[in-house]
Amino acid sequence: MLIKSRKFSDLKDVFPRKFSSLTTLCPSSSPITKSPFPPSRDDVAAIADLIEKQHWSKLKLLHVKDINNPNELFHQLISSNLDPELCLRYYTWLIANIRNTSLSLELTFNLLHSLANAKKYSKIRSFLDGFVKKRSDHPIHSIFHAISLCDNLCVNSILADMLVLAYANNLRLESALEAFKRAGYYGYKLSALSCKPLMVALLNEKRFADVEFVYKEMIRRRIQPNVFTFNVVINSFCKKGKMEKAKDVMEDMKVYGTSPNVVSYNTLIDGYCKLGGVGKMYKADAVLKEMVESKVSPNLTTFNILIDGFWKDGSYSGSMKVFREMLEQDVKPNVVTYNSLINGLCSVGKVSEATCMRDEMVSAGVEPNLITYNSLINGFCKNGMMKEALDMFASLKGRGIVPTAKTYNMLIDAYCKSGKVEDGFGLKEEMEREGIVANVETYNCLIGGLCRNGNIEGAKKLFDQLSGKGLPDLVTYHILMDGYCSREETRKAAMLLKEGISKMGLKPRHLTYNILMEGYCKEGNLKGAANVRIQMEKERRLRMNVASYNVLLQGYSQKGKMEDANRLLNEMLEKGLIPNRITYEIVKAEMVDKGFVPDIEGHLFNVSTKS
DNA sequence: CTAGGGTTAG
Repeated sequence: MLIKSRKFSDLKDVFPRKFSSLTTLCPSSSPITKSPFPPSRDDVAAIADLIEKQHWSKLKLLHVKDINNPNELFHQLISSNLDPELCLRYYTWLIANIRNTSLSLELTFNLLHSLANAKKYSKIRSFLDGFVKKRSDHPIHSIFHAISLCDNLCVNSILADMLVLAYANNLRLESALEAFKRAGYYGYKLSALSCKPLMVALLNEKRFADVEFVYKEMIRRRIQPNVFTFNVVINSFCKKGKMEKAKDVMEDMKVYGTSPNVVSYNTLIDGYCKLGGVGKMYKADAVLKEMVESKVSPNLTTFNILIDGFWKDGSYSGSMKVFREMLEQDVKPNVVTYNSLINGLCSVGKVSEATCMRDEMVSAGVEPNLITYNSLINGFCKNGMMKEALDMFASLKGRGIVPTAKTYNMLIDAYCKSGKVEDGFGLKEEMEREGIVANVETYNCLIGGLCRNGNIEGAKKLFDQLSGKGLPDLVTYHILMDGYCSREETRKAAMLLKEGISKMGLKPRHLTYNILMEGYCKEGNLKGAANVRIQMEKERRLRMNVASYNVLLQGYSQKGKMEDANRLLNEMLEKGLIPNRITYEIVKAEMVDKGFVPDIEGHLFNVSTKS
């Protein structure tokens, strides 16, 4: 049916005479024209027959000896009545088995078109997945051109849709986005089914603006989003901290005939919990109320989000209240619930209560996991309970849980902070014996430990061993620079910035310069500090932040240069920078003069001229 | 499609 199009005479230069050797290859298969070219349909049919019977070796021989333009043959096959699925099989075989075969994009999409006409969608999906996995492929515009060669808008839309999906699934975001855009230019209608994975992939890369773009485009192109799509967009806004926009999307949902489900509400609640700032839990609570009013029941995740949220907000009572509430509602806590509670307790130093909570979870039949142990180990480490930390570490291993580099790093850091750097190195060797690779954090802990012990030479030696592995990161530099500065060797620290950081391709940040400024200030070299400031502003175009000002203020006030300090303070206020508690501690008198007063919690208020 | 631990420097 599909044939007609092509004149067989076209094949003349494609299949030279020896094509007739086909006869000898498959004598059994029915009449193959021995006559010279043009070859009849029967020739194509014979090949189709070979494909159908999967006589690959015969086909191989044919290809080696007789067929020098597979594109043309393939075109004939597709245009024949041959089942598109067989065409596909032949295609894959051809690519895999015949050297240097590359079929044109046009043919490739010709094949996909016929697969689409036959509704073999899953075949197309997996084909495109493989197509996209190969790095060296065609520019998107050529692909769309190939798609557009068929004028069935519906089929083309399906192909474009699946292409976007394939790119998104393979995390080729640039290509996915471009395909998404081009589909718009061509007027192909995509589906929410492929837009969602695209947005999820973008969100995972924190490309919030792109998620928003895709969402807006979906609306503009009238691609009906579903609850899942909406939820991804809500999540994207939440992760970016744009809560108002997230709420707008909740409203959009209603306009488009869907209503927010438990995930939508959970996402929004979590957004508020992670927002930071005062009153965020109040807002999270408001969403909870709204959710209940809309007859959406909170689930385990809702409670877990709130428990963790209250903890991070410093509200032990709020957290426990939610915990009790969930028990009352007969929602069974899971490992996540207990981990949040344990971690919360550990973070405020209530380590023994955390241990009790662990026992409670065990008796509730919930198995502690690596996260549980890491929280507890970290809690012990940070509270100077090395023995307990090591005991916990042993029981973790005893239960067959595999520690990670981070587990080791917490312990190593604790050793280093307590001056037992040697023990830290011992643990590092242990982790390596167990096949866990010491990472940059491991080394940073050790280097920091050596510096604190005054062994800067050892630190530098270890540092030098890293550069071969491309390991030192900005933090490593900061630690080592700090080490030099505390030995009043700020110049050496400055050398590290000058000769190391940029050569490693690292970008110095405020902290990098602040460390140097602080170093010079401590040495009483205010001029040096001022020069660092100039360097920072010039080379990196970093503007002084509150921390930078604090460093300089400290320097000036220690030297008794209160006039200069006052000048600096005015300068920072003029820039609209808000002094913090540290600022207040350094230049208290000057701050009081300017009307600043701390409240009970230490937050600063300006009681004089507040505009 | 939503929830938990994580680390060195601040």
